[in-house]
Amino acid sequence: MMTEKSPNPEAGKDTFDLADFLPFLLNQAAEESSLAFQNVYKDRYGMLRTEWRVLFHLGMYGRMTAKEIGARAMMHKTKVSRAVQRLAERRFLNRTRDARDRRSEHLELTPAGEAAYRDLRGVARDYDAKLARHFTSGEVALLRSMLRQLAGIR
Amino acid sequence: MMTEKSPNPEAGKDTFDLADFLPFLLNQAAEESSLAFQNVYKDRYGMLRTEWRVLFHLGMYGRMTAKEIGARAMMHKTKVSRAVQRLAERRFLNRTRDARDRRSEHLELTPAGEAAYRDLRGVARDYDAKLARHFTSGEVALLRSMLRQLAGIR
DNA sequence: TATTGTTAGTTACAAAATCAACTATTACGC
DNA sequence: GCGTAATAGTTGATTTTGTAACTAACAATA
Repeated sequence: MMTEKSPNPEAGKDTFDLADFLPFLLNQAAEESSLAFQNVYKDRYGMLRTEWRVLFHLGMYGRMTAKEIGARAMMHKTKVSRAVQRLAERRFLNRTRDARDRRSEHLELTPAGEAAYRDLRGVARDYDAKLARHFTSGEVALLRSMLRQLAGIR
Repeated sequence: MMTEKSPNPEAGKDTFDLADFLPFLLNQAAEESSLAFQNVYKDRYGMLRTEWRVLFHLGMYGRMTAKEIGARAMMHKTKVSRAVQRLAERRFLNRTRDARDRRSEHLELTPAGEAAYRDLRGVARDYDAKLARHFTSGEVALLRSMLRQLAGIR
């Protein structure tokens, strides 16, 4: 009996392994490493992933439009629109139409939204520190820089 | 006018930035860096993410059960079940019941499945190399190792 | 060998994401 | 100004996922 399956020898001298494939690995790491954080915003505020993202963008960078959030978070406008709707229903944010261009509206957190944001930001900070603790600070800095590059952020 | 928005000063000495938050960054990097690959398996074979994952597991590691795939890819059994169904409908894999334990079934690629796998593996290899080309080989090795750790893989 | 529990995999129903079509508003070209 | 194109955001139809309940088969044990 084999102790562990290894890549199919049929591949010949080719050493490509799915477990090393960056898109696969990135997805696994992303999913696993955000599970526990996901439970916090879900259990505490009934939020979805898109919703805490919008909340964080508004809390962190201040008043902005749905379009701006979409561009920054690389979220499709439909996703942003529905997340904003749900956050507005629960009074986490206010929407005000731009006077000069009445198509777009400015989004801003309510006090309740601010409170939720501050709470979750604290959780996120601790969570991030906990993840980073597995590595040296140089490693983490390199990781962040590489991820930013991979994401095409600036 | 501001040239670029920066984290809200209200945060005080706190320098936590959403754009550095690992779960966020990992998700962005994962999504963006797999977009082009996603288009290939989608356009060429009409496959979803779960489906190419199953295909790759079978192509790379050979005949195994749905449960094994789920464990390796950290996919819920429902997801695996449906991906297997679709792959079976399109004749990319065969399912045979285990004689000793008739609950489980062994999955195996058909010749068509093997062909699709080999094609996509080639695409994946090139794709991975293209991503890695932005960094030194030492950086990439460290990245993979860190991602594996973050994903909880071994 | 009944009883109870566990496991592999499927299915049903609800929640969410995707894609395209739509409304309302502004911008452009003439 | 008038017609056309472009933009911000919403809505609806379809697809995909997630959660939980389900079936079928095996295991343990009294």
